[in-house]
Amino acid sequence: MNLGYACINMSLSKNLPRGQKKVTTNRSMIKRTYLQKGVAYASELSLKNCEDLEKIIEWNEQNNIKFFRMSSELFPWASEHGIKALPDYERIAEVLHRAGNKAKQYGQRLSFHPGPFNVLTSNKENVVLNTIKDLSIHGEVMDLLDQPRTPYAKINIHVGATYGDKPAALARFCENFHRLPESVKTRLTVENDDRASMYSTRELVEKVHSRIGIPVVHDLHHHTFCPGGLSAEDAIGLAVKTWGDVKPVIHYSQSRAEEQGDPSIMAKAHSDSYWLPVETYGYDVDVMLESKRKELSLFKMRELLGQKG
DNA sequence: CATGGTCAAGTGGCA
DNA sequence: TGCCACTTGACCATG
Repeated sequence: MNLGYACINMSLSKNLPRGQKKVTTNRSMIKRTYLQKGVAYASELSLKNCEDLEKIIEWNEQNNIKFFRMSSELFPWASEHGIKALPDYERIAEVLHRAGNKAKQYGQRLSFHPGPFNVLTSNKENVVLNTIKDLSIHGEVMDLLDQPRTPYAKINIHVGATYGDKPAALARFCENFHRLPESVKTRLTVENDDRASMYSTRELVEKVHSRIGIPVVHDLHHHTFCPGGLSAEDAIGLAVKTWGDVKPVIHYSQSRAEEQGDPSIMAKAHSDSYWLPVETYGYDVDVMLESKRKELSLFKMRELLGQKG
């Protein structure tokens, strides 16, 4: 079992000497700045983000971490101009090629989890078009990283919405799936939701995987809010079977409200760290840890599991 | 240099 | 109605 963490490395930016820039792949800008500075500045930020992604991959290797979720903010405003339009495209492609091949050489799994604005269920054509655009960029970056076109390099999203009519929403999801480019279709996965009214792992397996064949990511924390009538063990069992030859991924987090002893915090909010080891019921899976303290809580989880670093 | 208000996109739940 | 929470805090103007 490989443990992974998401998007941000705290260690590389901690206790920096004066003047030294922090290592981050989330450089962004507000709309006003984008309108003022345009593609040139977007390119500058994108290149720096990609260079820092390579640094994080190196750091992960030094710390024996084999699973990392990349930020969806690597390319700020890319949905407006595309990646190929960036003045630094050649250099960016070079950096990503090198970074991705290092990840492969180190046996590191890379993934994406595009944001909640990606709604393939929408009945608004414009929302679907924006979703296709955003997902396509994720697929393009995976290609530039030389990652396999399989769910090993997964691009994971939620079904997104019900609009009070799940069958119709799921039908639109499956139809719109076929409008995605191969770079996305071959890597796309769906994750269970954290609200009872939304989609459980069981529904995703029965209504999405069965129709379009994409694997289901089972989030253990979400499952407690939307169990779909299944135990955690049974739900994992169902999800794991959707992955074929590829090692399945599950998500794990704990409740922030419980961690902080503050019932006013929404139960579904993620904790800073962990106090319970993840239960995988004997399945051979990779576990994406979703906690605020990132790789620091990954180390905590290693202790809880008795794993060696 | 530190701080705090503000920030592209969609949806649903809660005060 | 408006905020929060999702994938992840970071940007930017002001003092």
